[in-house]
Amino acid sequence: MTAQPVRRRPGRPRGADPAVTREAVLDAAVELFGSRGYRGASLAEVAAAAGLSNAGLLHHFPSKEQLLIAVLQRRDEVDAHDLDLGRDAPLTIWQRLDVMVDLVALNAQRPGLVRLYSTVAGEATHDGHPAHDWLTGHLDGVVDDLTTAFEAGKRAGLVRTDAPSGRLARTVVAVLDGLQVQWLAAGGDDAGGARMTADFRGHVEDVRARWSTET
Amino acid sequence: MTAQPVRRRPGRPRGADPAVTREAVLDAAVELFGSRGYRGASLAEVAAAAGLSNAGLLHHFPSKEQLLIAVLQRRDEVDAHDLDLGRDAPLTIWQRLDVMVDLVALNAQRPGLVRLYSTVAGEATHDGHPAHDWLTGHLDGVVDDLTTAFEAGKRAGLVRTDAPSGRLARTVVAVLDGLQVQWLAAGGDDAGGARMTADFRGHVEDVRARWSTET
DNA sequence: GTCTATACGATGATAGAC
DNA sequence: GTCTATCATCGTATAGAC
Repeated sequence: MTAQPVRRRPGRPRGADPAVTREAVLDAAVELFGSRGYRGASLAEVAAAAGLSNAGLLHHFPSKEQLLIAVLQRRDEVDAHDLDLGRDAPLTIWQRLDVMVDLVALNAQRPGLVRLYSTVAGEATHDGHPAHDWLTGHLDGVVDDLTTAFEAGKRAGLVRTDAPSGRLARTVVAVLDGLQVQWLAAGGDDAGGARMTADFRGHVEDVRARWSTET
Repeated sequence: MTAQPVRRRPGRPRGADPAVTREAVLDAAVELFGSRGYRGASLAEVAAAAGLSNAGLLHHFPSKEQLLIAVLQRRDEVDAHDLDLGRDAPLTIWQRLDVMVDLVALNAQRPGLVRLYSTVAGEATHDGHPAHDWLTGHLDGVVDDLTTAFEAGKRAGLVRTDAPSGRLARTVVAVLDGLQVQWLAAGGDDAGGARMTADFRGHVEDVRARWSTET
């Protein structure tokens, strides 16, 4: 290759606002890690999609691994926001499950974020994966919250006392994750998203029909 | 996992049985694709684990992609064998679900095969992945079979006529896949395997309790 | 049937100019 | 803060000897 004199525009081509650039990188990373997985998407692709160079990206995130962590943390924030966690009055178990149904409906409109989760979850089941700790923490957190809510439901007289709280919690999470994989494999389109939402709602209704103390 | 490291000297080795070598490669590939995913495991690692060189492996499988296909087909064969498919008398839906419970119990003792499935499933949700067609075919096949079995159960008077066959089939598959991911993320050990099996059995019992015509 | 040697591209990350 | 240029490494796959 011929050595050309360095031709370069002085100053800062972009907005140069760190926060803005960071967000652009995170958006691109969600999209690409989502569609190709962490291993399948290259740093260069993410950088190009975010509108900067390979080295430019690494100025904001010291390594690809750190970028993945940031992306996953951001996903948690999005979920937490959508789930309206942190409200003062704790929801009953049935309200909480209804909120999860709403979350599924929301996810059906953003396959990128769902792909990110499902793809990374598949990779991260292995112990050495950079997102392994995040995955276990995420799963344990959701399952524990639901289990606690089922138990609280028993004390509140909403749930049959013989309900297997842990098993029901783990199964609800499994249904959610499993249906997402089926939806994505089938193309992740709107029609499939509607069916996924209906299926999840159906499962929640079945759980309620069997384990609620209500009629 | 190689039972014995084949002592290999340069030059023409003693009579090598193609079928035996092929099996060794497939065993190694299941283990490595399972623990690191298709993208995460290199051809060289598989070759080394199988006791031959990079080029030696490619003599049996023309490309890494072809190797993945062969591995997945073999997984299907193992499953088909374990499920005793192809028997003359078709099983009722409840028998079929009981067989699936047995399959989960079996899977709990071979985390390698389960990792292979879960990891590849995560990757292969994307359209361009070499195993994408296999994944959709696999999911559609299992779901269709179960849906058909539920419908047959209705005609046989075993299942309530208002049961949502498709939704129940998709949910059962989702529970299976989702619980496997949770199990693997938690380490894939025996204790977790037992819980996974019990959870899946519990779900099957719930389905039966709600949608069976029996008591 | 398996080997050694190697081609050749892509990858994640660094150095230093501006 | 972003770039260009470069690096060392590792990826799959091929060629040809034995």
